[in-house]
Amino acid sequence: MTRWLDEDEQRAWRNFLAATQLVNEALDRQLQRDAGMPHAYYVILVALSEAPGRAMRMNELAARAQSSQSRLSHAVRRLEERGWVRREPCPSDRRSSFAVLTDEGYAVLAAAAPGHVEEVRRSLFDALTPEQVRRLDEICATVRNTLES
Amino acid sequence: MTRWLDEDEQRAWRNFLAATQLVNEALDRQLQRDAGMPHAYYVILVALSEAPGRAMRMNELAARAQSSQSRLSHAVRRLEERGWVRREPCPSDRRSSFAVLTDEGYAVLAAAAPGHVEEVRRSLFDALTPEQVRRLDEICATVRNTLES
DNA sequence: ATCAAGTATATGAGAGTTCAACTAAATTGG
DNA sequence: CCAATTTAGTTGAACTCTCATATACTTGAT
Repeated sequence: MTRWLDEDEQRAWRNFLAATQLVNEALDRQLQRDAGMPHAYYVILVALSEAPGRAMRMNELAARAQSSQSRLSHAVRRLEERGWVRREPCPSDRRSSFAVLTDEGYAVLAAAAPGHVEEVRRSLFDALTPEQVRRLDEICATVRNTLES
Repeated sequence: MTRWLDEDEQRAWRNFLAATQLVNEALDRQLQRDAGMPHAYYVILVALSEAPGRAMRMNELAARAQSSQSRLSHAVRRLEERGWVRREPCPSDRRSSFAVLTDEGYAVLAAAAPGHVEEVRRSLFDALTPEQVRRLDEICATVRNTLES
């Protein structure tokens, strides 16, 4: 017995899909155009920049950057080729390795950040009232908690 | 002068990214696992199934399915290979062509729909109150209007 | 000390997306 | 009525992601 979506749910669902896709595409386009990287790479660089020593173990980085391990591994290889990240062996666990943000990577991130924040505002926050932002946060936090457990 | 995100905005933004990505990944995984197609293809099939004659011109279909023309063109080629969609020339405009949902495509969609709806509920609606669904709809509609104009 | 199971990461193949051409047909404006 | 522009759609290359698999190391139990 399938519980189909009623009219309100249908509308909410389609608006949700459309809005989230539009935001994500806007982010990707802006970053690709102005910084030559997809949003997923930007998130990785941000996570590293916030970590002590600008370094994280791959599995922690994957969790922080919302990435599968495989995706992260491919991404870090490509970031390494660009000289924005380097890998270092982990002394305490030889299976593991660190990804470290290079100075060049940090500089690229710092250069990309203002345009990115601009785009985040343009595509999401500027359209919403503070009250709506608060509600959106609450809703997203709930969904996140549900799906992460 | 960059207007950086304040603490609340930062939190809302990261929850938004995490939640929307989790929902999208859940959708894609479920459909790939149970119906052998990505969510983008499902959306195309749904759009066609709702059109008169189960047919749409490519550019209308692209708009309806939130797809670029190039992406749609590639997707329809693959859907055609699977026998789920076929193309027909448009008599009134010879540049244009129709994509038509085949009976087999319709059957595949009908078979996939219940599991998909289940996943939509599981990953989004079940966690939210009706009030939150209303608010989410309102927020997404606003964002959508902003970004589509 | 050894072996099984689990963990951390890497890799290759296959699939989907993007971007920049490119073709072809329709429309517009002298 | 013709040239310029716009519109519809396709295509190939480059890129990213996913999935399954492989490798190397660690841990825990015997």
